[in-house]
Amino acid sequence: MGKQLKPTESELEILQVLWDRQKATVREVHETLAGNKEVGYTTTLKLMQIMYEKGLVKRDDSAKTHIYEPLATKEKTQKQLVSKMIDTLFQGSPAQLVMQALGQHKTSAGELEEIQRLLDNLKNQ
Amino acid sequence: MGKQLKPTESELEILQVLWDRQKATVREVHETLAGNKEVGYTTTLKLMQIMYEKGLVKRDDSAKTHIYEPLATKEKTQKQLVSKMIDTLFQGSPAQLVMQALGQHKTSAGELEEIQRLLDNLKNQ
DNA sequence: ATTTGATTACGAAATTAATCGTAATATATG
DNA sequence: CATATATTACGATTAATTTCGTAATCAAAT
Repeated sequence: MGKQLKPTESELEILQVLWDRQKATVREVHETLAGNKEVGYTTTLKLMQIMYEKGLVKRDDSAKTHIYEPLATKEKTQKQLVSKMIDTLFQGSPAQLVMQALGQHKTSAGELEEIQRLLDNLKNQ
Repeated sequence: MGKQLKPTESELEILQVLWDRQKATVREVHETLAGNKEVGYTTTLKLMQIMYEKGLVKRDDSAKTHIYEPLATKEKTQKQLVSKMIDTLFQGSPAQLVMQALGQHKTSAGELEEIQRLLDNLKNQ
């Protein structure tokens, strides 16, 4: 299991779409991205080809129109980037990151409950 | 108050050192960085000059050896990067980031207590 | 004053990331 | 089959980041 390369900003945007849909063509990914920002079709295509070379996605190229799927999972990628952030920005303390995140963002009662349950679990160990 | 530019990876490493020390010379920052990785002195110098141009740091250049101080505060920078991460990687849900951070990292009982207190505050609002 | 050592300034090269134009290829339609 | 349409392949360009060599400048020591 070779260590996963860190996706770039643009690659992350593409992974988002693939995580949402499980599979998608370049066109589908592109349409989604183009909803948010100005970008050319071949740019998206090229990025997805690069991601394929890097092993971030796999693809079925048996038909003319290739179908892409994520290989980097959302969970692993989140873990990778959160860990890096904790190391480089929060002195290695996950708690500090948590405080920062909860401190400045609106969080619904339901979400607070969910966090509470997780917290209870962690405390009983 | 012009919006703060996002520091790059390398700039972040330098900010870390400045946040720790309040002030530092290029040499001091460089020695610290060189403890962790291979890097030339003029590389560090150049980066700090660029950071000065971007307004990430200020400096006292009244003496031959310039003294640098951070302008980007640790808190603002954390907030900026955490917000971005929540948006791009956690569907805008801080709670999801919190779960991820707490889920896979060791957290001391004391830290859990601190988070509990914050959580209690948030719940009573 | 001259030399030595350290620092800053400057510019350019090297690297990585992002963009897109054009050509080649395949599919579908008439 | 011929044409139109969509897709992929490829290469080049641009932009951003990182790196560092060399020269200029300054201060300290002799």
